[in-house]
Amino acid sequence: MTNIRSIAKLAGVSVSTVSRVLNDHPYVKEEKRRKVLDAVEQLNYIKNANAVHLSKGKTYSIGVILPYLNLPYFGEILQGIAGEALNHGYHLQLFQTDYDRRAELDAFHRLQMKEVDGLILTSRSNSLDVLAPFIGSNVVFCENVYDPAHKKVFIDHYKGIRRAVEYLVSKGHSQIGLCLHRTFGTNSEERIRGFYDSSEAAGHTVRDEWIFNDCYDLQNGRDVLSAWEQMDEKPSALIVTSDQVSAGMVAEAEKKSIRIPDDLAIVSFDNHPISDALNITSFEVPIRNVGVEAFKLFLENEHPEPVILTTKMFERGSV
Amino acid sequence: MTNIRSIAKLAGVSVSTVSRVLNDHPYVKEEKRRKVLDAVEQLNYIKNANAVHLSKGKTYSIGVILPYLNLPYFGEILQGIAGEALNHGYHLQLFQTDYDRRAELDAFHRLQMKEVDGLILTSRSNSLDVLAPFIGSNVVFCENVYDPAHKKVFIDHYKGIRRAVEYLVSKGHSQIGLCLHRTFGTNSEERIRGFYDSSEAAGHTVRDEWIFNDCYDLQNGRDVLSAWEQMDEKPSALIVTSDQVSAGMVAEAEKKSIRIPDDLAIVSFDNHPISDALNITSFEVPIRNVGVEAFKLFLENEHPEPVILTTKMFERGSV
DNA sequence: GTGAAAGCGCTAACAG
DNA sequence: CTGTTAGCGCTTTCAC
Repeated sequence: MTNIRSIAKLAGVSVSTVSRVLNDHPYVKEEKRRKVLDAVEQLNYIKNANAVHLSKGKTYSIGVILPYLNLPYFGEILQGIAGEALNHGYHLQLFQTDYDRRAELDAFHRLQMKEVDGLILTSRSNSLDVLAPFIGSNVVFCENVYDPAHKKVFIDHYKGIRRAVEYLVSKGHSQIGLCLHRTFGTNSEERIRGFYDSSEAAGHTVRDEWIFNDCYDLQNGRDVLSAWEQMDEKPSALIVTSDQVSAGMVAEAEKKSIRIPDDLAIVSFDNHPISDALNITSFEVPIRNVGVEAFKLFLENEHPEPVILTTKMFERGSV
Repeated sequence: MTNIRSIAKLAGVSVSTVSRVLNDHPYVKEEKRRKVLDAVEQLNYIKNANAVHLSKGKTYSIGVILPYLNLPYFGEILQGIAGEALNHGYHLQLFQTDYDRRAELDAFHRLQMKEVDGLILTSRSNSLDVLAPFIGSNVVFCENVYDPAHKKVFIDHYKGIRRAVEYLVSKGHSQIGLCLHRTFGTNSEERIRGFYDSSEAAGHTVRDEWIFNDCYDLQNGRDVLSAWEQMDEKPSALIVTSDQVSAGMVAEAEKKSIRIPDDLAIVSFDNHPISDALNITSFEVPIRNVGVEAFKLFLENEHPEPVILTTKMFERGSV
């Protein structure tokens, strides 16, 4: 175990001088600095990060809570966080939850144990009441939590869905369905609210059986299309909150010779490359930026203003 | 700062007794155990992970090195690692490299600093010579590195490509191209070797201009298809090492009214849901298992046998 | 400029 | 069963 003490001895200085050299502190005579660096070289010394963490009470690492790792959505947000974290010398610790509340709580426990300096919740499973005792300025939400003291960055899903509905209405649709990840969680609730409000504004009544949920991936999209096909009264258009799901629908429609958009129009969200490839009209959702902003918020200590990002439609052939 | 000492005082016992209770060690009188737990409760005590890490010389966390986070391939492998790690009480630390050698070396530096207990390389940028000094039994490769001392788990890409070629040959193709992620790296080299060997076995000569690389995502696939279209002499079939890329090709073909498989046959790899959705013949590549096995290898200390996983074809309509 | 020494908070060997 | 004590390795105040 070659530690700071052994190099101090070899260099003929005190441990504090070694520490100063190692951390680029000023006020060290060039001569001693050299001796220290030589000793470091000679003994092949490597700093022990855990000792530093303990001593400083910081780890320069941040935890990211997410349900799944194999969905593009979370890949993108992670990419955003990772890039920004790297720029600031931080590392990422991953807490995959599978939407399991206990796994999520475990992450907060790690935060309390100072294993990470902060936490970014890309998606949440526990109620805010449950989490409340653990939330401080080192926790960032990717949703519009109400407490103004909480740091948050989110997409304006309400407006996004409203615009999607309005667009479909402008194209003559009056029978519109919705396809969601889930029905709970702030982001989903905002989408649903947007859907109801804009439907009402257009004079439509929302049909509950036209709201599909648990839609995450391609296969889910294919299943929804099959379900749609079986319906007696079908919506003429579907708003789908994920390109993966839309892609599954389009692919399945192709197989079943269902015409998009003639038989069924689709407005999607994400604007991932696949929507362009499959000619699906999609709202760009800057999730990568959500990641970037989330990390910035974590660092920010002056005025944690909520960051609100907006969606933007890319018109293609699915409507 | 409520620490082990303060709860020892409040409970009227020694710090070691507290430590024993906290770590479920045997031989603690029930009465003292209660007192300790009461004190813990009362003072709202939470263990400091960094102190534990320092004291034990372990962090129970493992680093994962990967180039990108927003590709399904790495999402899947991560998912595999994460699940297995969780089962064993380990955490994941992410080292995203963008294929930057220095970022990769930084991860090894962290290993030396004991910030993580081990490292899994899902993809590698530096030469093995450069990494050699840092490789021990706590490093796992996801490729067939030659050194028998290294822990490794990998897909038999050589055989996979050979079978893909043989399948195409059996379908009457003699003009076969290849579409790769990159040309360097063990996995890619194995694929290329398989391609050359099986082409030779079939009596074909390989045309260099029919080998495309830098193909990672949908857009790359679309570009390749456009390039293919422009060629004077076109291959009649393409082996594509990623479903994402194949999907891009199929989508672009649809737009250009190029018929798959009549104008161009495609054999893909991954067997992700998208290949099923788009009716693409694809070899299942068990990357998720690569992640699972990688973590198991990390834990394994007796006989680190290399783990070799194989691909399996799912015949669909793209050939 | 530099060193001594007091932490940071926990673990574990050892003695009883 | 339980307490004492010596680490784990680094940072940082304070005094010279």
